[in-house]
Amino acid sequence: MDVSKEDELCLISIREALKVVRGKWSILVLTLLSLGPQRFNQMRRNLDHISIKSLTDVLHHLEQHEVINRQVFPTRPVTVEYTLTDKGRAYIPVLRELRIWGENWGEHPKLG
Amino acid sequence: MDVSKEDELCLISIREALKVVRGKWSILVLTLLSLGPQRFNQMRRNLDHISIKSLTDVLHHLEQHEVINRQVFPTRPVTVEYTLTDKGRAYIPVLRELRIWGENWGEHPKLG
DNA sequence: CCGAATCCAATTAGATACTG
DNA sequence: CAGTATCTAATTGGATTCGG
Repeated sequence: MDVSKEDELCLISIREALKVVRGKWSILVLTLLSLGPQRFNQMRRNLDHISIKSLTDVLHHLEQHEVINRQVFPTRPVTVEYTLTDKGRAYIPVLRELRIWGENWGEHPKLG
Repeated sequence: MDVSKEDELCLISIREALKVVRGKWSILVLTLLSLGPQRFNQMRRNLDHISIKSLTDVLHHLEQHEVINRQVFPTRPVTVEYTLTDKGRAYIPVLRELRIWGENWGEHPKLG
């Protein structure tokens, strides 16, 4: 074995996390919801070029893993609002660190 | 526009970060290297079921984005060691938060 | 030991049309 | 508005073979 028992636990935890939140869309959806509740087409606009299928797929996945919440309001036409669950809000520190890293090390240097 | 100017900047930073570190393999490779230098086949063993192609692909990608460093030692047979760059080490806080989340909210509950 | 190169399978993403 | 269903395109991943 090349890594210690403790290191192995670290890898396991990361793998666990990646089972739930994986791929760029998941992260971006969670980022958007961390800024406030969003409706379906509202997210489509804010995420720019995501397809209907990709968005529905990732929303289903995140909802099944209880990271986001789907609430239907019986207006006409119907309104559906997505929000973060406790589990989802607990992910915000990850997003925060990721944002910091992107700001400091991303391709586009910050304009002075 | 549905999100504020400030929120838009947040999304942009996240997108920037995702251009460099994306997919489960990148994260796992960085996690492994955050624990110490690693050689090619050593990483293959520690990452369990990653294929040669997937590993070389992700290592190239991360090296091109200056997140990891590749150093060749002229032994026989040759030894190649991968380490984190400054940019890569700056990513460790993201990994740390991700690990914490995985520990607390992953599928396998912590054994009491 | 460290890969490059090739081929093929599987997963993911987009476009489009249609529904309540 | 908020999707479902379907089809196709593109990306990614694995298996294998070969070379320095």
